[in-house]
Amino acid sequence: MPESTVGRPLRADAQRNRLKVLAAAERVLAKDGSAASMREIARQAGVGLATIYRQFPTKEALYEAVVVERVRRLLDHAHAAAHATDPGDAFFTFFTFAVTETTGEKALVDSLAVAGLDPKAGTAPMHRDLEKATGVLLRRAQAAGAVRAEVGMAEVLALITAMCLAADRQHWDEQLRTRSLTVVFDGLRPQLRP
Amino acid sequence: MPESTVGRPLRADAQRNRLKVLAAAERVLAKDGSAASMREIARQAGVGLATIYRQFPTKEALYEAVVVERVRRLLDHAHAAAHATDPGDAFFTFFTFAVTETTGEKALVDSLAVAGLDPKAGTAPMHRDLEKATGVLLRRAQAAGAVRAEVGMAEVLALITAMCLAADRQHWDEQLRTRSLTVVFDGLRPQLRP
DNA sequence: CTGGACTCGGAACGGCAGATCCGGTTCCGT
DNA sequence: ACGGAACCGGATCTGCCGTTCCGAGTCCAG
Repeated sequence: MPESTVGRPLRADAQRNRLKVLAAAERVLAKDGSAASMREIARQAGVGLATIYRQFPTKEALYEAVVVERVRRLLDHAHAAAHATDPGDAFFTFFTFAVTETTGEKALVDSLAVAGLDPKAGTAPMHRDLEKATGVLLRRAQAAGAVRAEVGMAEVLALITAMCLAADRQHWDEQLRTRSLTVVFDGLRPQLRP
Repeated sequence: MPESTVGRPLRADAQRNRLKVLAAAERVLAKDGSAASMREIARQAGVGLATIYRQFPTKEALYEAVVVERVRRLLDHAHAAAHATDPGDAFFTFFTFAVTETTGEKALVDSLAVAGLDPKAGTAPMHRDLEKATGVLLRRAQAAGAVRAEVGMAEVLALITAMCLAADRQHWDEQLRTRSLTVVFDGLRPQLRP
């Protein structure tokens, strides 16, 4: 007889519905960003409104839960890349991956864009982890001579965010993405010297 | 006795209020983007709601009027730059100018980002002019050897938009803007050859 | 199987935003 | 100066959204 609700396992149907809600929320938030409505999420999940609110106290909490999970997946790739063979490849591949994977996910891109701006956001720790992982990739690439020594973390994060924002907002196709990233990557690489 | 309202000059007070509304709308739209409310605009203009709706049939119409005027000012600078001395300078200066001038103007940046995506937007012709002007600057810079010949209009516009979006959303300071643009510009310039 | 705690779906509530309406006011040709 | 057309402000209508509430339904320990 638990005197507190913390840690108690969810009832089977509640657990099922929680997953349906998260899946629907990811779809809807991807399309509409934070303008998504709880009713639409409930409808797509085939669930009542109260069912959502039982698991997530507010719209923002649900929003955060979805984004944190999504950022975690990005983090996995960053960590995996850190073990890759060529440091230069690892860096540029992750940069490209970040842009490709976030395109079409409005809520995620927005979250990346405001990361570091809003200290009270629940996604802040997750974003700091992502920045740390990016930092590791950057320093390795610089040590290997694949990226200029004088570029800093701040510019790299700014450029990643910029590409993610534009790719999502303008629905870049693969060719435009490749060509735009090529320009940025050439700017990051050491210039050829006579 | 005018049988149509078209072309008739506005009454003096109406004209005054129109300017007050446009000025207030520019301020409010800059801060809140399309989420800005008509009430807030009316309040800041010191005017009633009906006064706005008499001149602009919908919120979108007001939004468009403000953005078109704002884009026109960008266009002026593009045309002025076209007459500048060094084609390379003209191009990179205008690129920088576009980013600097749009930062902090959410509605304007949003409009640039969706330009070319929404054919029914009233801002489309204005945006096409802006693209044409950018094209002139780009081709001159390429002819002068200041920008690689193989980069196309599409990437350049995509990169401008990307920088504008990120600079606005993340409140880039001057240093971050300079450093990020330096990377992009280096990517656009011909590589030094042995 | 069965009782009761837990969960469900959707109606209901309060608030906010775009757009409209209307009685009172201001401008301007005569 | 004056009269009516044009304009003004803000109350009002309509519709959407986040959140809460409640009667009905579902699960599971004993």
